[in-house]
Amino acid sequence: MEKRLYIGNISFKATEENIRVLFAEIGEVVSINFGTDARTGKPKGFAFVVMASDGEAQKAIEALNGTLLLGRPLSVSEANTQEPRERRDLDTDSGRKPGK
DNA sequence: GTTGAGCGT
Repeated sequence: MEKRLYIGNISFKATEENIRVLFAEIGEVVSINFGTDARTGKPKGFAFVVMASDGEAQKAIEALNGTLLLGRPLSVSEANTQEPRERRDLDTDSGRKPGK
């Protein structure tokens, strides 16, 4: 059973790879979703990590919660929404024009 | 180019 984790207080210079390495040290990381802005593409400072099991997820919380990353302690906790979200078709939305 | 509680395209 996969468990979704919410990572906060992440440095703006941090990347998805930084989070993946940290969580990979604790358990098996199923997937990682970095909180990047779809408009600017810049990290918002939070991310979602999916662990292979809830046991590893809980362990990762106690192990990685407060871990110093790039000079800032990470805030690891269970995500409020355990439901994954789908990417919006930005390609079809490219037709956004003020209309002259 | 910037900022810092919060739960996403």
